[in-house]
Formats: sequence, structure tokens, C-alpha cells
Amino acid sequence: MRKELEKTYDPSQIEDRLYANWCEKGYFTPQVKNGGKPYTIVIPPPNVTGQLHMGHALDETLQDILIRYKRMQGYNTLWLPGTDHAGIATQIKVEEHLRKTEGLSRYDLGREAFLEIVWNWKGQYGSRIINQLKKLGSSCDWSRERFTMDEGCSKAVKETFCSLYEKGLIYRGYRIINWCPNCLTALSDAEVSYEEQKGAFWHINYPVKGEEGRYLQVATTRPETMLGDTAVAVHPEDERYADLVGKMLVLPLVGREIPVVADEYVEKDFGTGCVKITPAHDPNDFMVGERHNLEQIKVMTDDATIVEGYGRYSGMDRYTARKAIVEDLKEQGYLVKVEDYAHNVGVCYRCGTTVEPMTSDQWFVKMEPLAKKAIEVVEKGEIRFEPERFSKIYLHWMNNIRDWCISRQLWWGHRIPAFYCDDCGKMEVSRESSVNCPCCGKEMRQESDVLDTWFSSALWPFSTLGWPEKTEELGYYYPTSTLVTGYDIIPFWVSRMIVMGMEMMNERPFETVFIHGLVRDAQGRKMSKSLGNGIDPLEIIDKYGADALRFALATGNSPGNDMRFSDEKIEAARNFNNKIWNAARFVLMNLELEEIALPATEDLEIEDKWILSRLNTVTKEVCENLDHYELGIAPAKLYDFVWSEFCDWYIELLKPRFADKGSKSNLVAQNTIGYVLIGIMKLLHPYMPFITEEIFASLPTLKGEDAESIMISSYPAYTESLSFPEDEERMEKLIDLIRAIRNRRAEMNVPPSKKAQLYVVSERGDVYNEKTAKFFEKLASASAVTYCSEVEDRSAVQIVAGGATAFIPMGDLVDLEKEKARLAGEVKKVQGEIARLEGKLSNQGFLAKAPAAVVEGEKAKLAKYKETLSQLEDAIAKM
RNA sequence: GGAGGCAUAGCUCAGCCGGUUAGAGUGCUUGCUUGACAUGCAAGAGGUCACUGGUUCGAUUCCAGUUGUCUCCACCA
Repeated sequence: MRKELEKTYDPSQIEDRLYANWCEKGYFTPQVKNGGKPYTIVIPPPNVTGQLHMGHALDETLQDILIRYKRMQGYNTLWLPGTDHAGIATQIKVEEHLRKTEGLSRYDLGREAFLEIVWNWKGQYGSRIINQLKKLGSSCDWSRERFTMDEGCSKAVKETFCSLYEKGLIYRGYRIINWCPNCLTALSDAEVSYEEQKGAFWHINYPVKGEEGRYLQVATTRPETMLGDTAVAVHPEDERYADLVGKMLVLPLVGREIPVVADEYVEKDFGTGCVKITPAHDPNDFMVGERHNLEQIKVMTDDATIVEGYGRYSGMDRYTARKAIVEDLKEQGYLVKVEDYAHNVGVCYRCGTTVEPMTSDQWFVKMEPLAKKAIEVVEKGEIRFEPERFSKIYLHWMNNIRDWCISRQLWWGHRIPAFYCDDCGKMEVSRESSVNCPCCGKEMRQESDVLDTWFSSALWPFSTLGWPEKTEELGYYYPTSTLVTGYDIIPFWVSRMIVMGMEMMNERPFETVFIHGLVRDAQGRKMSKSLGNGIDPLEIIDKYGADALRFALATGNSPGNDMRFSDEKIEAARNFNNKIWNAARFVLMNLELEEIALPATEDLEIEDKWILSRLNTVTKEVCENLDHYELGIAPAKLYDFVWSEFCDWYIELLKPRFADKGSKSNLVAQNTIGYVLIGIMKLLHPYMPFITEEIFASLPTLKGEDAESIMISSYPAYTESLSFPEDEERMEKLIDLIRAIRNRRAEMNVPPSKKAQLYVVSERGDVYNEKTAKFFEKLASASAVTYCSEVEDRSAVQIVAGGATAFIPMGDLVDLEKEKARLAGEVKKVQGEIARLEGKLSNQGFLAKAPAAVVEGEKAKLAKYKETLSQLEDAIAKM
């Protein structure tokens, strides 16, 4: 039944096969009826037409680690995947494609035909990202895969919208919003990012009406908006302009008369202390305008060109108009000066176009009442952020929340379920798909706008489990356990899921929010298309395997911190895979058993107890790390354990026993190493699912466990009876001495092939005895080992370590004087340590206040150093 | 303007609740075809844990400040 492992490790030969098998066996598909403790993760839905990038890979890896760990611990684990329709992103992509291939715009096709094309596009490319996720080994339940625009999610969206509207939490209003002149849609505040741009600060004189020669000087970074000015504001306490408040100014170029108003918003000391007010094109001006009942004059169309009625400026693009207006102002003598000025400009987070603030009719969610519960649930600790500091970012965002503009002038998305009667002007919000006017009975026209993509994403934790139906799954798996995501979408997604969960389900959507950082390139730059520095995870998988990618992404970075991805890291991970593979091959070459059973304690040799005890300790630590979301520490520990202890020492120590076929010691060794290797595979499985499964399948089974797959076997747990601290200590002494001997030999340039006699003087028969003598022969190039209480001839290399003194007679190679000097150096070092410890231990404060265990620890260290010192002194004295 | 992160070996980074002889990977030096692995083995060099104070018996670790650096939020026209 058992397969042999190929001589070389080739992930491409095993990964797809194992994944297909797991899917076929249904391991990813949990059943409610199986009961047990549920553990649920909902995948952050990637854009349906997107492609896998490193950010996804990290996200998926971390989630799969958690889910595989919990699954092996016996939880009823559901990891529910799906994709997001990604309104703007997808629509832009399809429109671009249409323009390039057929020269058509969406308006040429009309809404219905265009949407059909987008759906086809989704059908064609929607599975791409899903298949890419599978390459990573993600153990998602694909049978429950969802899409934010599928029937169920659409129903949830409609229900939520109507319910919030009925509660007065959704309203339609004419407000100032962020407008993207390229995407031709409104954006929420979260969808605007700011970048610093070099601009200018134009100072313009606005003449005071009826006072010839008197001007008010305003300064602006956006002169084109002056066309829409309806006032100039000054600070109420600014004496300079006090007499002008209430007077009228004549707007240059336009000729409109506008008032001077007093408003606290103005800062006296900035610029000239006079601010031109354009309520229709600036959010702050909009608020000033509301306070003073100013007219809102919109001067730009949706594509940011100047509207009709402004002479030669009309029809000009906003930047062309800016130039023209500045020219004219200069010509007509209104322009006072121009300064260079760097300022932040809002841009569309999708296309990068400079956003134009504009007044517009849009739909909003009233956030303040909703935020209340969402703040409470985090403050009370019912939802925990991991690392904790991200709760601050969240709370800051929620405490300063503004109403959420949810309407988008797009076609791809959830159409807002509001209906208008063109005859009587009535508006209805309804769950029905067609509505007749309650007054005139005429069929009403549905709102053409769609909802912000994040509206449906906000419902994801429960809409995917069947809500608004009261499904069994919803009852069992909700609230979900952990949400894993990058810190960059806390405002977009995390906060809104909490809001909606609390409002619609009256229950938190998840218990823990596990936040990770960004994956950057080797130089620490953000990976981006424009820089071309993105590393394609699929190429990495092809070259190194998914296990290597996962291990590289997960290892050694602390939660929430950005990480750099480099060739070195992935190569280190690949090499580790290779190491594991070869270690397993070695073990298999020496295993004749059909079943592994843990040997009785009394049959175990020192090295067996040592490795079992170490495995036990590592198991405990790894579980603790995983339980505390320290996903970067656990694999580093396993790496060290596997490589530096299991491979470098245990395997080497067993070689003589494996050579001794048929002996009892050999049998014990087979069972022990089998047991340890299975344990290692299980511990590593969440990180490296493929290689561990392949090796697990090749190994004999563990007695009492007949798991057909490692992924449904039980995760190791700390076992008291497998803790052997004394044997660990003994083994470590042996290792110390062997290392010290190797060190000496290397320093003296003695080739490993040259074997030498070895005398070991020690009182510790439990460490240095016949059984351990073979270690020295094998690992310290000893030709023969003699344990004794004293040696006659001390003209040898003397090595003090591990509680013993080793002598290697090297004849001519030994320069006694040099040896003495070297040992004297060591004496000095040890004396230093002793002095430090004695100082510490004579400190009354330390003795009185330090915990007893620490004091004991220091005393033990001192004793050890003192023993070493006396051995060193003895060695020198007898030379 | 507000908030937060980071600063430890040449490089990239770990170091959880204060007590370690301060670690790893990689790079570097030296020696090895050691019957699993050269994607390897063995040995070694390399750190004033940014700076200044404070708390403490004890600080790389906790606190405050300084400097450098990155990010997020706000958006003074």
C-alpha cells in the first residue's frame, strides 16, 4: 500500500493530484448535522474578474493555516469562499475592453445589452481567480461558493436596503459628494485617496461693489471654481474686514454680485484671511453655504467640463478652463500673484483621476445611529482585533464616521430598489421587482443607480449563510469565528460588516478580526502594476511549489506588520521542503514496520527520550502560538526543530542503530522516529499541506489512528507522559561536548577523516557511558572512546564542556603552551560570568524581590560555571 | 493638524507576560563527494539591541522624550 517517495522532491508532481483528491473526498465540505463545535471563516471575496496577487496569497495562506489547524483539532470547520462583483473595477475593465475591441461605449449598447456582456465576462473570467486560489491549497468549501450578485446575496441586499430605509437609516438627498469624472459616478469618502501634487496658489482681487478701487483678495488653488462662487467668507473676529461683512462684491469675469459673509470656518492667519465660497464644488464651502443660505451654482458637468452659460469657458475641460481663467484674470488686472503650492488632491481609488466634489442627488446611509452598536461591540471586547492596536484605527474611523454615499452611477451592481412615478413624482422603496404607482397605478420606473460594491460585501458573513432565510447553517455557523484581512480595508469592509451584522442580525459577524500587513517587494516598495514590481504567486508556485510559497509568506513576520517578499525567502522555504522530503526518504528507507506504536518508556534510549520530549515541547509551543494568532513564530520553531534537532542530531544518532538490523534497539528506533516524523508532518500540515500529506501517505499508520488523510487526522497535543526533562538535559550535555570537540578539531585543521583517540573524564556516568560512546565515534571522529576518572598523559588537547573534560592525544599537533593559553582564556571568560552571577546573587534586592524560580535559575547557572571553572583549572594545573 | 507602526548582525527580519552566554534566514570565512539531502554537512567571524532620561533588585523588552523612517486619518481655501 505504501508508496515510495521519489528521489527528488517535485511539488508539481504532487500538488494538483492531492488537491483533487481532497475535493473528491469532500474533506472541505462540512455538514451541520455532524455537530461539534463550529469554526467558521468567510473568505474576503476577491474581485470576480481579478487575478491572484501576493496580497491574496498571504490572506489565503493565513486563513488556510487557521482552518486546517482547527479542522485537525476536531472542529466542524467551514471556510466559505466566493467572489465580489466589484462594481467599478469590473465595469471599467469591460468598458475598456469594449472600447479597444469594438470601439463601443456602454451607452452605445444600452444597459441591458451591456450587462449581458458583463455577465458573460464574469462567466468567462470569474473562475480564473477561484482556480488560482485552489493552486494555493486553500481548503475552502467550494460547494458553498457564493457571488455577491447571486440570487441569495441579491435578496439580502434588497432586504437590507428596504429595512434600513423603513427605519429611516437610508435616505436620498442632494448633497456634496465625491465625483469621479472618469468613472462618471459618485464615490464614498473611503474611495477617495489623497496624493500630494505640486500646484499653485492664485491670489485674486474681488472688487467691492460701490467702493471704487477697494478689493478683497482671495487665494485659491482651483481658480476655475470661481465661476460658481456665491460668497466670500472672512472670520467673524477679523477686524481687517469687519466693515465689509454684509457688503457685496463683484465676481470678476462673471459679474455676479456675491456677499461677504462671516464664518468661523475661515482661519484668520492663513493666506489673506478671505475665502471664496463655492458651495457646489467644495465640501467645506458646502457647509458654509448651508449656514448662510447661499446659492449652489454647479459649474461643471459630469465629465468635468464647464457648463453652458460661461462664455468661452463653457465646454472647456476643468484644467483648460483654469488656464483660460487665469489668463483672463491676469489680463484684466485681477490677478495679484501666483505662489507655488504643494497640496493634497483627492483621487479616485480605482482610476486615479482627480475627484471633483459636486452637489448631486444620491442615496446615503445614516451612519451615526448604526455606528453606535458597532463601536460598543468592539469596546466591550466582544469583537477582538488581533493585533489589538487595530481596534484603535477602527474606533477612530467609526467615531468620526460620516454618512455613507451608497449610490453609484454605474450599471454593474445591485440596482437600488427604489421606484419613481414620472407622472406624479412619487417614490417608493420596495422588495418587489416591479411596482405600480399608488396614486396613478402606472408602472413605476426603477432607480437607475446601483449600490456601492461594499454594500453587498458588508452583508457577506450572513448573506452567504442564507440570510434573510433562517437557515440551519445560519443558526449553526453564525457568528463566524475569525475574519482575516489586510489593514488597508478596515474602513471599507471590516467596519461595515460589523455595522450591518449588528443591525441586521443583532449579533457580531465574527469574534476575532485578524489583521495582516501588506506584502512588499524586496526593496520594501508596495507591489503595483505601474511599478511592475509585482511578483506573481502563480509563477512562484510553478517554480517552487505552493508549500514553499505558503511557508515563506507565513514565517517570521509578526501580525499586522508589512513583509518583504524576496527570492531568498522563497528559496529558504523551498530548501526546507527539500530537507523534509529527504529526511522522510531516509526514514522510509529504514522502516520495515506496517504500523507505528510508541515504544514503552523503559525501552527508549536517551536520544529517543530527548527527541520525544523536544517534540512534545515544540508541540505545546506551536499550539500556543496558533491559538494566539502568532502564525509567524510557530513555523520558525518547527523549522529549527526539524532541521537542527531532528535532522542534524536525531537522524545522525540513529544511523548506527539502523545499521544494526534486527536488534531491539533498531525496532525502538523505527517506532520512535516514525512517531516523531508523523508528529512533525501533522504540526507542519497547516503550513505545508501538500508535502506533509504526501509523506504522511507514504508512512506506516500510527497505531490507534487510521486517518486516510493527514488533513483529517488529529493535531498533536502536549502529552505529560512524553516529557523527559532529565534526558533532555543529558542529551544537551552530550551535544555540547561533541560540538566543542568538533570546534577544536576544526580550529586545529584536523580533517574529519582523521580519527583520534578520545578520553572523557567525567563523574556523570548517566551521560557518558558505553551507550553514548558511539555518538562520539560517529559524530566527533573518535576512533575509540575511553571513559575514565583520570588520564595519565595530559599532553593532549583538552576540551572542557558538557560537564566533562575530553582529551584528544594529538601527538605533535599539540603545543602545550598554546593549549594552556587557550584554556586560560576560557577561564577568564567563565570567571567573568561567575563574577556577574555572584554579584547578582549577593544583591539583597534581587534575592528579596526576584521570583524564587529566577533566583534558583541563576544559582544553577552559577553552579554550572563553577564546575566548568574547576575542570578548567584542573586541566591547566595538570598539564 | 491628528493617530499609529518601525529602528536588534553586512542585508531581510524574529525575540509573546522584563531575568537568554541576544537568535534565524541570507551573505561572508574555513574545511568536507560523511551511504537522506551540495536545495547538503561541520566549524567560525560578525551586535554599545537608534539616542537620552525614568520606573525596577534587574531594561533589548515597560514608560516618557529626542532623532530617523514608513503608514493611516483629516484636508487650511
